[in-house]
Amino acid sequence: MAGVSEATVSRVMSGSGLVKEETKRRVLQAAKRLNYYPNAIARSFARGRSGNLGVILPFVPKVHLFSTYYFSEILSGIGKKVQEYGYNLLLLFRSPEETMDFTHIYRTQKADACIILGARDVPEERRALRELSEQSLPFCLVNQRFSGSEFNEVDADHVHGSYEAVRHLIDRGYRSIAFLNGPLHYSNSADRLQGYKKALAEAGLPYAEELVFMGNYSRKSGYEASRFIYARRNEIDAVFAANDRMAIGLMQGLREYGVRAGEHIAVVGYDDSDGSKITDPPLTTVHVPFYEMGMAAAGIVLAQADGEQASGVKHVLPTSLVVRESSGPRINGRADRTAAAGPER
Amino acid sequence: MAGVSEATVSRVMSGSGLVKEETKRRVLQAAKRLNYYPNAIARSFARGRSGNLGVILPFVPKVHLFSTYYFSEILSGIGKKVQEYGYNLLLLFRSPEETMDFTHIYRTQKADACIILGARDVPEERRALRELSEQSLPFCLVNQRFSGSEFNEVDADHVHGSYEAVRHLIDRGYRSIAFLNGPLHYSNSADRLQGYKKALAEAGLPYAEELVFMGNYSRKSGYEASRFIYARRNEIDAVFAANDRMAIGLMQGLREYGVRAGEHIAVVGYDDSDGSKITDPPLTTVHVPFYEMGMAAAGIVLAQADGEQASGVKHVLPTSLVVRESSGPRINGRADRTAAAGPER
DNA sequence: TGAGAAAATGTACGCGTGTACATAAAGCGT
DNA sequence: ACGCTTTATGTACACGCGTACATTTTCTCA
Repeated sequence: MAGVSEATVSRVMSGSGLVKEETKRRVLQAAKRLNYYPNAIARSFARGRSGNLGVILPFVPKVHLFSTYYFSEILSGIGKKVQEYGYNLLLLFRSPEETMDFTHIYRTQKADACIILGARDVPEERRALRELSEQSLPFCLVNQRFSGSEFNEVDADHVHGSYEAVRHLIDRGYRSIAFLNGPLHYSNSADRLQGYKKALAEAGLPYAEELVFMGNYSRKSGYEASRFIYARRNEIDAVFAANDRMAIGLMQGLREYGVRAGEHIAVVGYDDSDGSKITDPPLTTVHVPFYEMGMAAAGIVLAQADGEQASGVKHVLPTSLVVRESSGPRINGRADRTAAAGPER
Repeated sequence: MAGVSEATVSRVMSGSGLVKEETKRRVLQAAKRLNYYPNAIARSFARGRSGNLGVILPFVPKVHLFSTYYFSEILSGIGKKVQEYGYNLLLLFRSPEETMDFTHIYRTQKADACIILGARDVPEERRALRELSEQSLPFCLVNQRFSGSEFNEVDADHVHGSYEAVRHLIDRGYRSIAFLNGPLHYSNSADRLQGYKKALAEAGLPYAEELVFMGNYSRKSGYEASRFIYARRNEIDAVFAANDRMAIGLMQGLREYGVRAGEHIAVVGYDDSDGSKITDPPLTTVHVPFYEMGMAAAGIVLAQADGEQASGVKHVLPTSLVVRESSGPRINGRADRTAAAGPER
């Protein structure tokens, strides 16, 4: 070496240990002249840590995953935090056939910590997660909770978000509020249902199962729901959809029947996605801090990977109602049934 | 070992070399019993390759990156291909202050190949890329070309896409077509301008610089452009926007002046993003196969990383016009100026 | 059945760090 | 100036795999 050592170089490059200021300078200078860069792989190898944060993405057939607003936002948040911590972000795609073996990722040491997106509360998934948990490998779930578990979880307050959304409709005078929900193996969906019921109960309105429709969070499923909702147009004066995409599909479907959201019927969505700002009318929705949730999850899990903290952290971030025009004007007393039915065809 | 060897295990696990079928079985069985997993880091170390494909993301201040439709789609395509090749996907975020040193990524061996998104044709970036190129490190640009370079590039035929879009407007009878473009350091923008000019020339229409407006591909910039376009409403009967986001912002802005796209003025966007399907009226736009572009780029670069192919590959994928309603009905002869002006305020 | 080729397995070492430990240098108090 | 503590540096080895080469086993064919 141009300098005078070997292990000292390591100390200089990794910033560990004590090194005299002058030696440090000499080493760095030599490194520059030799165009030397420490090899990241060898570093990982010696340290026994990859320096990667893995993000496990769900398998969603036929859908280009990142186009889903919430994944994109969460991932951006994770990316931000990962940079702060000096980790790298490894994207791990879950395949449909692949057995649900998360431990594999840690065993092979590809990632020191993981964030799991789009998890569902089904037995096999619970089992796989519990296995991870028992080996105290740092991981965190985002936007999904497993009741009774000790998993790290970052979620938003969807019960309150939904409550506010439905409450908003009630405040505007709507009395017969349908609910377009998603699959119940997402805690998300269960939470929204709970918020919906709570708002109804508080207002002394009956909960009617016929007014709860089931979609799958896709725009298409919202579009398809419009048929059933239109069929019950005499009983329904407002719809709360569990996400924006379904709300948008619903509005499009209803429009084809001549029913205009915000005018003949009130519609509220959920997520405050980009799409909600560009529909006509703009969608009243619930803002969810996905970006912040991603940051929080990454923060938790990276802190644990660095051995800074115990596990079982549960964060619930606040949501907030965003009132736009799809929820219509304030109306007095009972909603106008004639209007809700839309123009005659 | 439960079996009888050591290097043989390596041969079994890595699938290299000849191993008798029975031995293989014994080894795998022992591995299962011992709960053994080969260490990915050590493998990378020994092989001298990380097994990662790096995707370099541009720094976009104040924007949550993944929400941009085209990044998301490209990334999904890359993800697909990466799975096929058995690589991992490493996300690399470019910081604003950071010097444009791509070689660093290869030197440190974090990735065996890279895909660079959102590159711009500015001197420093060209220099950094040329440096990469000279060291024959496999990388590929997506949706951006550098004229006269030997870089791998995957792009879509934006000249033709724009040509078709403008041609469509001309075919519908519009004669005074404004163009809302983005920054010219994106080859994207230059291509669109070229296609725009070509279509005008072919129809014998004059190219007027006053009808070319400059945005930055954000919805906001489209919204802001509406002011200027409205000001020239007497000369303009149609607008071709260089992407959907600007087109959407523009439509929203015009709407506030009472000018409705597809009715008082024709609007065509570009990208065929999710948003284009949910606006009212739905946006006529140009479909770009971003997903396929991502796949193609990953294919090229991974093949090169595996030493299968020479560099300098240039792919141009086809685009296609998607006619919806924002480009209005077919009109005869000169567009109706009164209508284009919108209702009186 | 035996020689030679082909297949299967074992041996030994390197890959480039980090780090425990040993050692040398520097500082400090009397 | 001497012993002691503190700081700085050198030495040696491990980390877990891949692989070139040596060696053994199996197969082929006369």
